[in-house]
Amino acid sequence: MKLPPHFYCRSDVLTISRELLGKLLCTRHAGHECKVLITETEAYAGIGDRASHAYGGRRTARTEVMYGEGGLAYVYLCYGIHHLFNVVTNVAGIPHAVLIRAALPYSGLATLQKRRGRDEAGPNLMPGPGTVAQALGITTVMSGVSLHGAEVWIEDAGVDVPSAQILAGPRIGVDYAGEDARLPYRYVWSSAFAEAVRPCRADTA
DNA sequence: CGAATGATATACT
DNA sequence: GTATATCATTCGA
Repeated sequence: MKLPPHFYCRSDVLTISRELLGKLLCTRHAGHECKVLITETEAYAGIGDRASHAYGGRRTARTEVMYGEGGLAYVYLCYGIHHLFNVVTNVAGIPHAVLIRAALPYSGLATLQKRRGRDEAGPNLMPGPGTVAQALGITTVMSGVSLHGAEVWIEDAGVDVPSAQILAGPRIGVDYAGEDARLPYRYVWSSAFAEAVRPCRADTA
């Protein structure tokens, strides 16, 4: 079940960020369909958030996607090497986004592993935002693509993630953001609980 | 711990 | 237009 448009268009990016835990991020790329269980997210709260690319209302060719309607993919290149995948939220004109920071394999394991160049099947296959995008075949050319299409989308796995299993803390790698670097906008679904939910890892994509 | 690596933003001519 | 500093990171020593 793909998440409906109104899921993304709500105004509270923190709520959306929490609710994305336990959802499935899916891609169909080069003929391979893969799904991963989202275990870690970070919220970027728009023009007032010093950690956001849209801080101060900055509008550039890169960040323009964030000003679009909720439900778009925002992908950009970080450190010249890594493609980072974000979900645009809120209504058009308000540049909120949620960074997907980590995930567990759910289906298409063989393809995920091949793209990563690693044999891991657990939390070490996609332990960071760059690795999640790499495993799913996500690159900057997907930036601006709708999550209601057939290339990249997010599904409800029918999993309930109790708030007691969610840890909140400061975001990673945003020391430049001054005071805002301390905001508890990072959400982690403890992988012990996440592991228990996913299907058998023997998967022959 | 530190190198890798390139688009992007910003500040210049 | 051209220059340069800066990254929402990863991997292997």
